[in-house]
Amino acid sequence: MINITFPDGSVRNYEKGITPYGIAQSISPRLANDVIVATVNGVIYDLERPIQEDASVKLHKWEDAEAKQTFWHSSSHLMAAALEQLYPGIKFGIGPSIETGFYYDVDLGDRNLVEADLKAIEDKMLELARQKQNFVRQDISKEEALKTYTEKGDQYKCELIRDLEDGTITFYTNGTFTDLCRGPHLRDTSIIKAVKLTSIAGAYWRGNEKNKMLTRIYGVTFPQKKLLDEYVAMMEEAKKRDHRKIGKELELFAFSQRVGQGLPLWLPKGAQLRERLEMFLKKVQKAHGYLPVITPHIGQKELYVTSGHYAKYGADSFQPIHTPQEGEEFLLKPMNCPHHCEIYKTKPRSYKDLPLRLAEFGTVYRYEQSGELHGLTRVRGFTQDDAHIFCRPDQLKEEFCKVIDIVLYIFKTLDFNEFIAQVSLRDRVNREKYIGTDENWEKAERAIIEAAEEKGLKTIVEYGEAAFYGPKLDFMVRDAIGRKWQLGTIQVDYNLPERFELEYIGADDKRYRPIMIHRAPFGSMERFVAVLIEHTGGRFPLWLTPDQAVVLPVSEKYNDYAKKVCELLNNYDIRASIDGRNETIGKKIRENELKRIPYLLIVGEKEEAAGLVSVRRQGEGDQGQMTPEEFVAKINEEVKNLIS
RNA sequence: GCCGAUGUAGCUCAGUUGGCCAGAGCAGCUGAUUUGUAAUCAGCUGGUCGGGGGUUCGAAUCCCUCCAUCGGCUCCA
Repeated sequence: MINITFPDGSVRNYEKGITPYGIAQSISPRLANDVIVATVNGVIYDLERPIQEDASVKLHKWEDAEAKQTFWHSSSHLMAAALEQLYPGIKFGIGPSIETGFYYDVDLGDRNLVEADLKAIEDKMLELARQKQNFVRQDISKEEALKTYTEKGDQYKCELIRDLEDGTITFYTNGTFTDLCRGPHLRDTSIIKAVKLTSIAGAYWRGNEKNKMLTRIYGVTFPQKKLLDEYVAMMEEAKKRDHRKIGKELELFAFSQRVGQGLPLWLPKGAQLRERLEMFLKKVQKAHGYLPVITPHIGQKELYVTSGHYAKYGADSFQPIHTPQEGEEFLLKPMNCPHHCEIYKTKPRSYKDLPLRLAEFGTVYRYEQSGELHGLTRVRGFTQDDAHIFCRPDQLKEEFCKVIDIVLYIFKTLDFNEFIAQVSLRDRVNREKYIGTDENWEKAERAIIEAAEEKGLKTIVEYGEAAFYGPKLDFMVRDAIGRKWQLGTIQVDYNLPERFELEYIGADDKRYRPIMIHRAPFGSMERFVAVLIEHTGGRFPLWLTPDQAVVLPVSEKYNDYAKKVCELLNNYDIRASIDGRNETIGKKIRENELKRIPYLLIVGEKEEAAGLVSVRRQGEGDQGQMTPEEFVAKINEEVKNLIS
């Protein structure tokens, strides 16, 4: 007999070799029906995998992430089984579960797969699922495994197996399909009730550009049709918040083929929004001791040779601008730091001058690959809310902590609650792409980790995500459909001070090298505004929105009164305008609601007679009447509460 | 850059297998209406069907090519 401990602390006795499914059955048939996978002593187990010793066990139902991952992983095997039947002889790469759903990379040989083919694959998957195929686990020797796939002619699986250690290799079989797989899997396919293959894409084998591009098929499955319908509806709702769509509707920004791809044009409303964001940050930065600077959009090639950027990115950048004067080469600036280093060097610096914090909304140009461009989140010309802090080693951690404070304050004010703080470190193995000494890297990495800890930030650590000159703390936020984008970033840099030979004179009259912190709380104005649009659905906070209120006369007869009201509001710095068009009040309300203007002020005969306005809150309807002065007080109060 | 898809009026979209002068709604303009909390009515204007080339008696529709956009991959100073 063995003891099984449950999450609530209770213990039950079972025969040695009991399976998680057996345990679930012993509790209730209903549970046995719902359970998908189990955690046994911290390891995820198939339901039919025997337990040989005392263990703590947690049974996972659909609601648990572990269950979903297993469900989707099994679904990718189910899809592979369907593909093998529909397209005999195809070869398989990898087919994992992902955050939502799964994919499988396949080599179709000469065949071509188009979206119209997906329906047939879905149908085949459902057909196979209904056959209630069991997932059977089988331990297999490396030799045997290689033999199987060599006979099958699947070089991808052979390559995977070669990297595995003998004795750890398992196959899983469902129906006629067998796959190299660590598991775990579902008991059988019958609980996969709803299938949606979402897209086809190319993906390089093992993520390497130099390898062959395989066909990746993405899908998602559910244990109930209802859940799939909900998922589809949710995605459709999310797409309505796409910043590219709202940006067009609200006339915030546009692109022009003639100007060039990835080069956004900020329209008047968008420019107002952006300026207000900049003013907000400038105020915060001023309070934190930042000094504004302004630098040109181009710099001599020599500047970037000194910084090391030319060697690293020169070939993949916008190419140098040549002048009539022979031999002169200028680059569009891809970052502001070299310019700021030169500002540092304009005079000798004392240890008493540090930290020196130079801030600039600096517009930079980067030649991003055409396929990577995406609305405002990935562009070729953008403005960083950049600053560089030059400090002494003993000031590093404190300065880093202060920057974290700024980022958190901004996120809090704009209601970005669900961000991910990521510590981006060097790749653990591959280190030739980084510049700088090991010692400095270690110091910098330690400083970041300590500062994040000190600020109580919950961080995740990613290796290989550091910049080539130093480690970073990145703040990521998701867009409407769940893609992660890096917004704020704080980076420690020992390298540029070295390259630019930056110095300060210490108390002992000796020369020392300052440390540099790069930081951008928004990341870039473009990306930040994009994510802000998706988070708010275009309903910007009252203090930030380009138009706070619009006065709607019931008919043209009341345009004069509307004008009086509007002027009064403007005198109190309320951003209001009049919609005095000869349209019905119903239409004007509808259109201004769609423009997401927070307050609609309706004025007609009654309001004019009593000197009032009827207040309608966007999305919430009629709020009753008040005097214009009372409305001003209401707005001011609301704004005060939002940016306190 | 790579794989796949898409591109018709300012916007959202029709346009079957190639066949009169390419359509609708919204927007815009003109006029009527002077309106009470999410679309008043009528008339008019507007398109090199992404660009270029080809096949054909005939191309928005078929082929080639370039451009842009979308979903991924890779990349992201």
